[in-house]
Amino acid sequence: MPPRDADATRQRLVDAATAEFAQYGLAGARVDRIAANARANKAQIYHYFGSKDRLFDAVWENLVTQIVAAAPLDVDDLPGFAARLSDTYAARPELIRLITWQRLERSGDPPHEFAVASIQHNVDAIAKAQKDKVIPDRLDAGVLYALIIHAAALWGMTSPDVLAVVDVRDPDQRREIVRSTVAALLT
Amino acid sequence: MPPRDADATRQRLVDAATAEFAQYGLAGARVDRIAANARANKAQIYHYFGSKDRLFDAVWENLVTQIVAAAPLDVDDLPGFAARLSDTYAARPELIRLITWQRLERSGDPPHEFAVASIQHNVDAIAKAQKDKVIPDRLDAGVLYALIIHAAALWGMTSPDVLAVVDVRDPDQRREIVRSTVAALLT
DNA sequence: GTGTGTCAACTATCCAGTTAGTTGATAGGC
DNA sequence: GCCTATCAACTAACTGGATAGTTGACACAC
Repeated sequence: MPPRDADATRQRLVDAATAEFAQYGLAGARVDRIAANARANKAQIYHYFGSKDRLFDAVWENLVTQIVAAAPLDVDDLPGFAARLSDTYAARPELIRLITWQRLERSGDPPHEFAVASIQHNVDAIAKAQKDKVIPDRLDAGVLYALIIHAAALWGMTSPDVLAVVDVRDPDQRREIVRSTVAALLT
Repeated sequence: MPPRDADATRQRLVDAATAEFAQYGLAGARVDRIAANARANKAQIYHYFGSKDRLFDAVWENLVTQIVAAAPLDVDDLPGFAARLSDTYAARPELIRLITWQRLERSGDPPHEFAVASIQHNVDAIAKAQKDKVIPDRLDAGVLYALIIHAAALWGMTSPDVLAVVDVRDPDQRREIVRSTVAALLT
């Protein structure tokens, strides 16, 4: 048994909660399962986080930070940016699931300040690149950004029924499709 | 009070369940609420459908049929097809929510036969149009179809945080973005 | 021994699913 | 036309198990 360490316990709880929420969502998640998988006790969850909802908040906070850090925008290579973001999603499928659960089960939440700031920053960077003629300005910068983000999430959001017919499994091929899609948007 | 009518009651239950599942998902939905909103009794749900899960099946069955019928593929105007599908989603936001819940909460389900057949049919039509040089064949037919479907769902799947920055609310503008995105894929 | 981290056991509530019984339509006998 | 048997549609009240959240006691570090 490792020695007592509040930070480590807290972290194990967040990790276990991330997995649980990604799989079952907020309503479907079970607090007992999270505690068990974190090798902790249910009372710890209430001690550290206060409620199931606030535990989800902590998971979400953690997630937003990670996603923003994972794929920094590169205005000189937007197809490459989309490809890298797509790779991140492919490597960690729980990211897209959590983003989706959050949208469905927390639709009333106010926008996440840090996320909005990061998005605004990226949109501004694209607008500037358009002004400098590095990128075509046919599309509004914000719309272009939304389309790029959306394209990067393609494989994580495509219906299994479509995948049953299309069946593109090779990660390189998937990445290439995302890249060339974004490239097509920039012509 | 309307006379007793099994079919009508069944339909009211499916309608109420559709709204409930769209809002709260499978785990979050409450059988009592569905019964109340359908002006029916909970026991009728179990009489007609057997379980909460099988009620969801009925809703899903109904939904698949509607979506397939709502926007028939037109290989001569794929941007228009995407725009029309996008309009359908805009007019009925519960469609995308249900599709999303289904993907998250029923990821283990076998592919829906009718949906797969419809997708296969559409992909075949695109492949044929490519062979006839009506559409460029740079992209595999299935991949192209997946991209078109994905583009049509853009506004229903874009994060509220992104929308807080981008803020494209006008339906005509939204439709036009979807249309031109698909057009760009076909160059 | 004092305070923080940990835990088993408890409680109150919620909720899917059941049951036993009622109501309303209808058809056949007279 | 009216009574009544039958069945399907419907309902209120109940049950048992699951589940979020609580409590009070114990253990280890200092």
